[in-house]
Amino acid sequence: MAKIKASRNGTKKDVIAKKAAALFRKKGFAASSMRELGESLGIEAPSLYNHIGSKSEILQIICFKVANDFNIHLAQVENKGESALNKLGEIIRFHINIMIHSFDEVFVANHEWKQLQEPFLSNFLIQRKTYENSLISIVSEGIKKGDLKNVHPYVAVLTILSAVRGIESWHRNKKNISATELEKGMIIHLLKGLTK
Amino acid sequence: MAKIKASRNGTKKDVIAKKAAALFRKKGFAASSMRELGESLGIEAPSLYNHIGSKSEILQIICFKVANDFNIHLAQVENKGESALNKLGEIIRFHINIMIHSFDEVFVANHEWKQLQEPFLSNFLIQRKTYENSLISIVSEGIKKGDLKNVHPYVAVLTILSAVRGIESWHRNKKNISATELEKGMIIHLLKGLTK
DNA sequence: ACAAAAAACTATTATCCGTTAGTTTTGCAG
DNA sequence: CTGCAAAACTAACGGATAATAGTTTTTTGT
Repeated sequence: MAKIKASRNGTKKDVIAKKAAALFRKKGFAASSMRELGESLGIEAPSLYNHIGSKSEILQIICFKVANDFNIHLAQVENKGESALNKLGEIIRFHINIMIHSFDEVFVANHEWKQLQEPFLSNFLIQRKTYENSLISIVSEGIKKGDLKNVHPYVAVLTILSAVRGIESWHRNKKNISATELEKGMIIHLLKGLTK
Repeated sequence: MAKIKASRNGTKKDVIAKKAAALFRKKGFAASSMRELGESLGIEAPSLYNHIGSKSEILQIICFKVANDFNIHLAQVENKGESALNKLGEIIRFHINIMIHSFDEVFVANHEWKQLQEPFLSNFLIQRKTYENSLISIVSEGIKKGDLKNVHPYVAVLTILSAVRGIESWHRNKKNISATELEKGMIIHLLKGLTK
């Protein structure tokens, strides 16, 4: 009965993707049904197919939107000509911020990309690998210029990416610590360590 | 036709749980069917029910086995009376090692615990929270004794736990770096930082 | 106000799922 | 050998799933 409002936020497809991201995060992609998604939007399941082609397409939209956001930001950082340490700091800050205002989407992209169908699955993995390699280059460059310790670049990037991804589980404890506190603390920890 | 061999590795239930962990890791719990699990064991799906009560029970076995392993190790570390830095180092090492020899199980426990049914879901979450709180205590103690920087204990623990969990995605690149290299590098990074 | 387009609805289909029931085969103990 | 328990098999059920077809309602543009 009630139509999906194509609000100022975006097209109807966007509204569906937004609600789907919230549902997929809570229950997982495979465990979420189109009936549930319809219900959360106030319409019947088959009505969804007036706007999207398949359940799988919704997951594609979510995952590639997130991947694109990260790629665009990385390109900006790379062109700034800052030091490696500043670049890494800015990347960590971006990860934290995007986790705050696009929590559901980033979570789904991180956890449910396996459920993508080919050729989207391969494409997504390539983009991830490329992003990771760019970060490795930043670290390597920083070591060469003497800005960073002589660490193994891959290990450093893995550690950083894993740590920022873990902000997922902070979201639940929002009351106990603010976003800026978390951001500051994690950057210090990752860049300057724990030892006194 | 072929019976499941109750090998020296453990009971038939254990063999099923092992294969299920591999399947659930690759495809996700909800996206894995009992028919697929049966096939990977060389038997028909209904035959599984001679050994296990339900699909959900398999997930319970996997998750609580992992939780128990971590709890036992933590208790050992806590009773050793080492410094906070040494305790944390040993915990990080344990996470890395268990990720190597029980990769599928740890991965499933980390990613699929949401699919547990009550009261197992609540119980699992309480155990996780308790584990996390114990680590926070170790960090707090280390700060009080002057061994560690005056960081926010929760942020430090979140960063460490997230980073070691990320070893998941290293597993794919085994060729490029050895386990000991990874272990050493990550411990240095997490405890001593990246800055020169 | 009215026609056309967009988007909702109902009814239905084929498929797959976890699980049960009942039966047959297997393998070990006596 | 033989008998019995363990564990495999086949057949099937009820329910849920994604998706399609066809129809009706709602919104939009002139």
